Amino acid sequence: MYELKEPGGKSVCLSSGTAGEALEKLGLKGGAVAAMLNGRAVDLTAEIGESGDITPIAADSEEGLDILRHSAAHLMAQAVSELYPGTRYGVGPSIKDGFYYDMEIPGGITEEDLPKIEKEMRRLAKRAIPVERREMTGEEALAYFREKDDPYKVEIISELEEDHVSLYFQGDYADLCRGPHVPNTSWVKHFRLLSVAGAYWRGDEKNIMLTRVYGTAFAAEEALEAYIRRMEEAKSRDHRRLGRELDLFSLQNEGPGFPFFHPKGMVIMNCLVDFWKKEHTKRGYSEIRTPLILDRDLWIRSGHWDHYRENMYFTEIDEQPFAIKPMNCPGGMLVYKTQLRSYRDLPMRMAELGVVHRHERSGVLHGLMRVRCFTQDDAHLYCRPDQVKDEIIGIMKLCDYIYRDVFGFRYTMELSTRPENSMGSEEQWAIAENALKQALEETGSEYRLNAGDGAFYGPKIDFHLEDCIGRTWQCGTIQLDFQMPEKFDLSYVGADGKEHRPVMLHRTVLGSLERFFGILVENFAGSFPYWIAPVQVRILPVSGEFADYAGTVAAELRASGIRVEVDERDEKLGKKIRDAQTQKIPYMVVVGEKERESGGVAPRERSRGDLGSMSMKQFREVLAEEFNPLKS
RNA sequence: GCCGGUGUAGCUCAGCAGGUAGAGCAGCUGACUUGUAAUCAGCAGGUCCCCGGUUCGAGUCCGGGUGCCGGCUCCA
Repeated sequence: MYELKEPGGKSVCLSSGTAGEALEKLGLKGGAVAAMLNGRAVDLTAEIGESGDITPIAADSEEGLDILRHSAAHLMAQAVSELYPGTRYGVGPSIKDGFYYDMEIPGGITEEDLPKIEKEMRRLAKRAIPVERREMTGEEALAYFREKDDPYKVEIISELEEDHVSLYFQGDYADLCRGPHVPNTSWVKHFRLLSVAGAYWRGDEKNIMLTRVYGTAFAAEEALEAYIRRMEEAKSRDHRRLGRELDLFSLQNEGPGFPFFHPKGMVIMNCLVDFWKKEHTKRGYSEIRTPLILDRDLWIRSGHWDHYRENMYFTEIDEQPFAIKPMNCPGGMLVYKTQLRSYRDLPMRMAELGVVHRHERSGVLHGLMRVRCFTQDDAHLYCRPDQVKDEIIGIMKLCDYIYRDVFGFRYTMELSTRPENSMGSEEQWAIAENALKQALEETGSEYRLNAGDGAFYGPKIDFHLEDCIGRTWQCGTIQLDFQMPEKFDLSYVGADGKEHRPVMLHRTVLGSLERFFGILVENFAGSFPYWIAPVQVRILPVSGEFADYAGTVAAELRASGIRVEVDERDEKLGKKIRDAQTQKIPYMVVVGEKERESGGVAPRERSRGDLGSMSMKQFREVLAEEFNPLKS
């Protein structure tokens, strides 16, 4: 006899039966796609073989969706196997918001084939084909997939450590899978295939490229539709689209990956830079500027020639080889070396808004998020070993302040460790990685480990921000570097009068101004906070007759540094409001007969609407109350 | 770089049996003199991404290049 308890306290005794039957007896089966048995996710069809705790996994829970999507991936693979005989299967996991399957489909497919595959999936789903788990030895599984002529599955199985594996069978289709899965294909109802893309087998570009089909599935049709709608809406906040609509920047065929910033975009950029400079001054940073082009020998010395050449642009001056800088550190170090430094000077925080060029492969360019020329809000901190941790913590605090307090963004952190093609000794890397880890732990930060993803000269902590459809982009980074000071023979004179090697930190907060700008656009959907809005106030004269008064009001506001425009067009007020609204201008100021007589204004705020008539003085007070980190 | 898609007016798009291009918005001009999300009318606007080829004839078909979009790999 097995005794199964559910969290509510009810229990049931069974001599045999499945997890699904146990849940049914406990009155918990409704809406469950699988069960959690003693902390292990199992199929509803799994035989109960032990006593303990059981809870249902609801279809609309995070875990349930994961199972549902995984089952949807199998269903898709089954449909493809029916429609395209000879297809071989790579991997087909569930992912955030959906699933995919990588397949080698004879003849390939395009997005036009998706409806056909979806239709086949629905047909198979309707037949309620039982999904059956079978455990077998690795050998048996290998024999099965060899028979099926599926080299990818064979490769995966031969690398598994376990003696036993599980396969899930549905009709003629079977897949290697840990499970759990839904009991039969009819459980997968609310799904949609989304796109086709290429993906290298095992993510390695040396391998064959498989066809990846992306799709998503939900527990209910409404949830699926809501998701599709959300993705549609997200398109309207895409920074590339808003950049054009709000006339902030442009990307042109003549400069792939080299963005053009328009006057309105530059207002935002300049506000951002002003703010950045102020915050850095407060925190004891100084600022430098180093050349865009430097002798190639410098890059050979720094290690960039050996480790980063593929991403660099080169040029010649008087027949001598030069390189366009892809990073600011070597130039920064030359500045450090212009003087003898004392331990009293440390920590030394030298910032640079450095313009770097990197040759990014054509397929990776993406609006302002991934470009070939960008401005890093870089800084290099030179310190004594005992100062490292506090400096790291200081940078983390600065990031948190800017991301969260000033802009209200959510962010995640990652710790990246030693990559393959890197410089330096094991010990140095271990010390550096530990220092970063300690700083993360001391501040109680949550972070993800990204093994082998560090820079070639040191490990790093990265800060990631999200774009409008949930893709994340690295912005801030803190990199610990023992290599460059070595290569460049940096030193400082210690209290003991001897020469010592400083430790160097590379860091950015915004990352690339261009990328941060893109994130800014998407996060605010173009409705920028008042302090960085390209146009803060637009004056709307009710008719041409009030153009003079509108000009007076504009001049008065402009005199106190407010960015003002006047809509002098011969249009109706409704039209002017509509246009100012689509341009997402924070304040519209209506002026007509009443305002001219009283010398006042009738402001309208973009989200609150008409604020009523008021005096100029009152309006200035309204504006003065707007959040503005440039003022404090 | 790789896989798939795509490139027509400033923008969004139509033109999808090969017969020298069309709409809406924006722009310009005029009328209207406007009070809280689109006044009306007229005009102007295009090497149909580039280079080759097929054809009597190519925006349309074919080949190559290039930009862009979605992924993969890479990355701030």
